[in-house]
This record gives sequence, C-alpha cells and structure tokens, in this order.
Amino acid sequence: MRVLTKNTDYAVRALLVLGAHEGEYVSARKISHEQGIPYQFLRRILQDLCRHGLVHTKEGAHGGVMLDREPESIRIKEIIEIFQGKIELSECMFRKQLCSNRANCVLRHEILRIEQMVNREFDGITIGKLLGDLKALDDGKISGKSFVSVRQ
Amino acid sequence: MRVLTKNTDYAVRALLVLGAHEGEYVSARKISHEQGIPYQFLRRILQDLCRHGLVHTKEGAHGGVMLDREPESIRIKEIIEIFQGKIELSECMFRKQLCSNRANCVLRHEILRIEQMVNREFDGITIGKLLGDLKALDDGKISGKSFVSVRQ
DNA sequence: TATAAATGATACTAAATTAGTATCAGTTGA
DNA sequence: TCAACTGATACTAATTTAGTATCATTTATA
Repeated sequence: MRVLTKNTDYAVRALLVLGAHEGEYVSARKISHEQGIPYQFLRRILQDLCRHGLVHTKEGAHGGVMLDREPESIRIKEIIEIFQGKIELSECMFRKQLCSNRANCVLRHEILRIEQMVNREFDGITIGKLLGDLKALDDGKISGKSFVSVRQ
Repeated sequence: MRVLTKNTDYAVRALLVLGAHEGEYVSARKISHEQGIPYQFLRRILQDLCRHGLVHTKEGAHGGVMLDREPESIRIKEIIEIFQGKIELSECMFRKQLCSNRANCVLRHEILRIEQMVNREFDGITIGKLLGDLKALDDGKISGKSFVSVRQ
C-alpha cells in the first residue's frame, strides 16, 4: 500500500531544488539530472506547479522555473492535493448513499478521524521547513540516527 | 487519493456481520446480500480471511463462515495488511538506493513519522470496538451528530 | 441416494490509476 | 541562425484494483 505517488515525490524534490535557488531560474533539465527524475515526466509536473501558481517560468535560453511563493507557505498537503486530489483514506460513500448501512457508518467515523490527523500533519510540513531540515543536515546538526544520508 | 481498497472495506464489513453472529455459520451468500458486496468477490475475501486464521468455514449445506478469534483481538491494521500489505505512505526508496539524496531524506523522515501515527491508529481499532459502536448506535446512545445513520 | 446449498481453488477479464515517452510549436539570448 | 528553453498535448506501458466465471468437493436432508 503506497500513498504518495511519484508525481508528488518528484514535485516536492523539485520544489526543494527551487527553494535552494530562490530568485534564480533553474531549468527542468538541471533538476532532472540532479534528482534523477525522468525529464518529460518532470516537465509535466513543473507545468502543473506553474498552473497552480507555485512557480513561474521563463521561456527560451537561460529560462527555467522559479519559485513564486515563500517556501514557508508551500505545504505538502497542497502538493499532494494538486497531484492526487484530497486526502481521503476511504472513498466517501456518504454522499452517494447517505451511509446506507450501519456497519459502514462506525468504520467511516474512525477513518474520518484518522484522515483529519493525516491532513493536519501534511498541512504542518512546508517546503520551508524541509529546507531548514536540509540545512541542519548539511551543518551536521542532526545526527545520522534520524537522518541517514549519503552525500551526492 | 483513496487509501483503503474495496477488499479491506468488504472484509471489515463481513467481519462485523460475523461478529454479530458469533458461534454461528453465516453463508457468503447471506453476507453478500446483506451488505451489497459482489458475491464472488466476497468469496475470495472470505477465503483469504480463512487462510489467515481470522475465520473458519464449514462446507456443504448449512455451512458457512464463522469468526475464529475474539472480535477484540482483530485489529483493522491486520486486515489492511492482509489485503493491501504494510501501510507505507511512501515507497521505501531507502533499501534500494540508501536514501541517495538529501532531499529524499528530509521528506522521508516526516513521512515515516506520520506513517507510524497512522499505524498506531489502525492498530487501536478492533472489530470488537466497532461492534460496540454499532450497539451504542442501535441503542441510541450516540447522537446523530457523530454518526449519521439511516436504518436499513 | 439425489439434490440443493455450501465452500475450495483458481483462472480470467475489465477498469482505473500510475508512470513514463514522444512530438511539435513557440520563445529567447547570444 | 541556433541552441536551450517552456507550452501543450497525445500516446504507450505497467501496475493495481475490481469484478466475473468455472468446476470440483462437501454436507444436510427430503
């Protein structure tokens, strides 16, 4: 069971690269190489991020993609929703059949509770926070116990 | 984005039916009708539950399926794992490439934390608990605010 | 003892989602 | 003019999820 798709994963990684180069245009080609993301796939992801106003682009030579918002304002929840829709642990049978049987009902109640928890958590993580973690990692402020990292 | 599949959903509902008839054999046909679950699909699900020792069966006329464990000991987490595998929010790139880039790393750290939360939650919900909720619902001890229910 | 009502096992199909590839047009800076 | 970019979009492949079908065997009972 996998919840986060490649779309989301790649998008976050691309945004982290862009966050590390605020104010600069970075090309899809460069991000693709740096992060090992299939180029054309990444292109589409960046276009989606652009359409949603998280980044803006510049065409032509020396063009590329640039972050269009404060890294602290970009929440993982938002990214997930762009590429995978709302986080719903269980398909909402509510609306369709108004919780037509009681068994559905009690399970659904618990699931909604967990769903809200997950949403709160993903809402609390921003690109800015992750950039901070990255920096701390680079500065050796966080031990290898919690972050296992191999330098590129 | 949907996390719980039909497999899991149907399995939980079937187990709730069986929990409401402890000590009796209930046929797949009956559960299928009662819960609106496609018959052959349900058959396979019940066979899986049998292979995993949650229920046992009796062949032939008047046969069926019976709960083989205390409802309180059957955790939703276990059911999810039978049908969907371990709960992993993100595919574990760890093992394969040993977290080969730092961006992966910081995100992964957060995701693992949320993953553990989710696991704890699903581990805390048992068929027994849900049966209790159902009973409370039937007895009118829980208001319509938290449980929206339409009697069958 | 025939039969209807069950499960056991397993193969198959269909639909949806996810992942990745390809192509062509237009923009821009040197 | 040309190489390095993005815009738009169509296409294919792989995987997962959902559902269907078939045949064999077991069992209670009329």
